[in-house]
Amino acid sequence: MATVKDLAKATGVSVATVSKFLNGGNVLPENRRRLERAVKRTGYRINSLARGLKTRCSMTVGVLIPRFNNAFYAAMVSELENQLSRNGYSTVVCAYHDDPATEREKFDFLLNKAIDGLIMTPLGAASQCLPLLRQTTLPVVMIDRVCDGMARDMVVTDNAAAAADAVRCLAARGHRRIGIVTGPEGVFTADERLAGYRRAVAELELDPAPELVRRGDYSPDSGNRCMQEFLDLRRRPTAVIITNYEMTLGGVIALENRNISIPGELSLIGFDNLELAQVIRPPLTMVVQPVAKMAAAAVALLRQRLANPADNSFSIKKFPAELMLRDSVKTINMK
Amino acid sequence: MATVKDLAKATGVSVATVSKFLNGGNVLPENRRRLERAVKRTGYRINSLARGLKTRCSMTVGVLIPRFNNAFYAAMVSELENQLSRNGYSTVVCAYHDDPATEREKFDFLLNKAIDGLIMTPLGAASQCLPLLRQTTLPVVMIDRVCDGMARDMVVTDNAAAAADAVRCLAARGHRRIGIVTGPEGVFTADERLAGYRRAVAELELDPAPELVRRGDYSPDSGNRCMQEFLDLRRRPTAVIITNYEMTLGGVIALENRNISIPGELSLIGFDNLELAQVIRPPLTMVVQPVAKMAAAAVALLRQRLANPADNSFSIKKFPAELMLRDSVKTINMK
DNA sequence: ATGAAAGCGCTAACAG
DNA sequence: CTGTTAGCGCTTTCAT
Repeated sequence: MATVKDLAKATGVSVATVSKFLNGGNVLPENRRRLERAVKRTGYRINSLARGLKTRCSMTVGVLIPRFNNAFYAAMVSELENQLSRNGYSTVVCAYHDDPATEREKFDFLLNKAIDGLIMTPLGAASQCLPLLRQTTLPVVMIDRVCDGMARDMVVTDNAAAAADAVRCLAARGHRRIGIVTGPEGVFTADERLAGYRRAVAELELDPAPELVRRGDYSPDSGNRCMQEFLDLRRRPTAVIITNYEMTLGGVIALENRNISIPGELSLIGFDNLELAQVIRPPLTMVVQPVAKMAAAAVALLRQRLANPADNSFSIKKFPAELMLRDSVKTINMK
Repeated sequence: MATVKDLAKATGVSVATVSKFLNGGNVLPENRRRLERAVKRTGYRINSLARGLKTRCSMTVGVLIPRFNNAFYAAMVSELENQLSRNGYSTVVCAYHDDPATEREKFDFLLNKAIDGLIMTPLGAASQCLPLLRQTTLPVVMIDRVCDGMARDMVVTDNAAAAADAVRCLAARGHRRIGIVTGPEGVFTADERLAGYRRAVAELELDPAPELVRRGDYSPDSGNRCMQEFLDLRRRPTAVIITNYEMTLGGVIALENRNISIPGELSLIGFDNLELAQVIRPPLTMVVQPVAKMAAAAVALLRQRLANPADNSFSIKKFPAELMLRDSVKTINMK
């Protein structure tokens, strides 16, 4: 493996000049030519460890997420990696599979890994990495799920408003008995969405029956199960809101299997209008989170902090989700 | 940020002893105690850049895949990250979105990033990173898709056999007009699976009509479209094989929308029995690739090569896919 | 524009 | 078991 010294020797200039050349500084045309040739000939590649040691930055950012096999996080990582690599950063990823111990472990792992910053989706209330997080001076941006009172940059969807909007949309069309499938207790997004639902149900004086609230685990299977439970109720809801992509698809499959027509027999609002959801008939009314914008915002916040480490203020960036109205919602008789 | 020097100063031992302690060597119990305290007190974290510079290894491996928002690759990255982190390696990921230029760019990018090894799924025939790949001495393991004649370790499914098995399974149940939805031309897995299909069709003297072969792009939408094309044929196939997860689900949705019963009117064999596929009724007969085993094999091969760089032999590890027989395949009248 | 030299934080001889 | 020391490859003053 060739080094700057080798290049210096090969071209007759000093290592300082080589370094300058490597970093786009001005060198004599003659030297530039010779250096370019030498680089090509030797297959020289910069040693980013040495550079990082000297410059105290690795041009690498950590990304810590719940899991990869979830369409929303897959989309998010995809966007993050895109944005970051466009800015010259590489992305080192870890998943914690919704396990608090693993979350802490991976967090610690990343802290040892010479990353310039971290973009993470913390577990939520049950997080065990909070003390560590509080200690570290590493720039950290939380995305999608956040922890309160952390004095960190955060990027979130307005989850409560999103769920409330969905309820309002249904109520405006005559629905008074509206079910919701939300995520596990203690998970930030699940709690927020449920709170929004409850607030809207109370405000609009809709049916507040507790049987209308089901908790899944954000998997297709749980969406399927929760939907079946709704269908088995003596008095079915006339509409159901399902709060993530996987559970929405699971719910649709449950309806298909029982030959329940959408929206004929049941109106449906799903979350996250990702690939598969777009090919379902009838087209589903969806709460769409602006994944790409959120990722871009997270990267922007991180870069800003990297550029200005002295700034001890922080921002919370809250994006509205968009309600895409489509055929899976029907107006029913107002009684 | 504390360094070994600080620890040395704080505890009265030398940096060599600190280093030994940090790396699990034997030090006097007394010294160990004091060092542990000092580490805790200062929040010392090793500088992995400095360590890497010295040891010439970064404990980081690159992973280059087509995309994240694909269930198979999501599962693969998930497994890889698991396996790698279990072995102390962190994972830096890049996606190239099936674009040859991006593939090359990201490959080059990773080569500059002080990784100890690379696990990659190359594009296939159209790859532009082959010259670079040929040059580099970096340990590289190819997985899922491979490039021939590269003298590298490779981990693949026996794609041709998998497709041929699916054809045989259907033929044994009386089907003679079997459609296949495969991936884009030039993509390794697509070409292999199609070849296996063709071989089996020829061997068993089934209907070789070219209209029975459709090419999707591995997206749900394309699966939907191809399936509709099959349904619009004057003479429909009696059975269809769909060669990845996303297209399979897209195909199922097309059938639901046209109220075609599975397997009553059409037998179906899909690929990749991932989450969503498991909740569909009737349960789908599936070609299942052993993702976890493949990932484990890739990591094992990489570690082996890392442990023994002198070894200039290489292995190709080919896993059989398993055909999971379920209700979506029906026996029809032999005529 | 170039060069000499110091030093980033760590590990690994080597000597004791 | 411990300490001294050289040096990994690079960037960066500071002169020239």
